[in-house]
Amino acid sequence: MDSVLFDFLSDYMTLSASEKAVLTELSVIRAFKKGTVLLREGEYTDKGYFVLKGSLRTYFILDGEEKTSGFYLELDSYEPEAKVQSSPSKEFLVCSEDCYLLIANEEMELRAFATFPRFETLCRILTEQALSSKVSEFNTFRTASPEQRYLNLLEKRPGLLQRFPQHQIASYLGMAPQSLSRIRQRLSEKT
Amino acid sequence: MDSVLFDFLSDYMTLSASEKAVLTELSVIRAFKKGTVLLREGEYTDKGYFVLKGSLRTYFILDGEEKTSGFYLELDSYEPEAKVQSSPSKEFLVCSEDCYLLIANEEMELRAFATFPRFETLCRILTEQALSSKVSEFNTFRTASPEQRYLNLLEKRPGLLQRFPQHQIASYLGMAPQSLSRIRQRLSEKT
DNA sequence: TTCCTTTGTTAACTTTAGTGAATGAATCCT
DNA sequence: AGGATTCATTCACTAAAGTTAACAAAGGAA
Repeated sequence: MDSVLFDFLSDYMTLSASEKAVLTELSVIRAFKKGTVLLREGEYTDKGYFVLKGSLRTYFILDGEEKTSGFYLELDSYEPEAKVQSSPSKEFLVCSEDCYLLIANEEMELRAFATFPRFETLCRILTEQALSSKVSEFNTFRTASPEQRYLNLLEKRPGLLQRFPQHQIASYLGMAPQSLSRIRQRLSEKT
Repeated sequence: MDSVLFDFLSDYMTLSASEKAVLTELSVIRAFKKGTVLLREGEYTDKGYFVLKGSLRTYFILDGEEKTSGFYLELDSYEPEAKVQSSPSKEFLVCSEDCYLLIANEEMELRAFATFPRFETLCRILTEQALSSKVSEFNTFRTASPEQRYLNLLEKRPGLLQRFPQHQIASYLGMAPQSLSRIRQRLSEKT
């Protein structure tokens, strides 16, 4: 399962055997069943996640409704706001499918950075890229109609619709499930 | 003008005199007039900006319309997607007011990191926090109505309405200027 | 000052999403 | 298998934003 991580990192840097050894020693890989709740609203955490296999979903409760805020698939990482800000979590994190996850906490990260300094540079760069992508994604979302948002999602993250129920997709797109259903009908009529 | 940066950084770490000297030596501070275009669509850049005084705005052109994608005020930093991804810029960056900006390019950053290693850790942490804030902001935006988005902006970034014309705010909120005007009227009638 | 551009408002009309309810299908849970 | 829940669709109705257009006020430039 380790090889998934190394394959991913090989796009960014070539790791020596000893560097791989550091990561293998420090990394914790665990399996979780679909439906497992990894983080609840109000809880604190110092753990970050990297998806090796399966998928995660985040959501929060607003006016009694579940609002899906994110989907995390293979090679995605999820750093809870609760970890970064040392604050109680505003959202839930759950396994949408059976998962293999790499889990790291603050202490493990610091030890990895200390014994393998290039790793901190890598994490900095990956985070910069993630921020830049998120800003770009936000810009696209802001300027699109609900219909266009659905089309963008189909284009940018195909497969999401195969792996998650439609009402969660609708929620993630900021619309009611009935609206997404209507949009899909409208699009299919246009042919 | 340097002191603005040091005051900002003092919230995160205590800098030694020699560390301050490194930053002072490497940092480039420049003044720009309101209206100056710092980056154009299609251009490449390796420069990042930190606002010491004044304000920046980013926008892109969609269907011939100017879409405002961001406002950057004092103590905000702006890393162009073009820099992070080494790709042609999708947006314009302009000075909305007379500015003092701290400018850094890749080479200066690497020299700062090399002579002042804690600085890279600081940048990593600031970027992690910025990403986490952006995700949270996006979640709020996604689940809010246009009216609520305006109220959120008033609450989270008061002052924006004083410093930027309303049609730019409307664009930033993903709505037509007429809609924002109508929303403001509706809200004032409710009193 | 005068002219022109930018900005903000208002109004009429159109389009689209939200809401609540009903229905059928699929899924899950013993 | 049976019953309950979840999920997706459809419909009628409501509310709100988009669109187009006209106009007035404010700000800049010559």
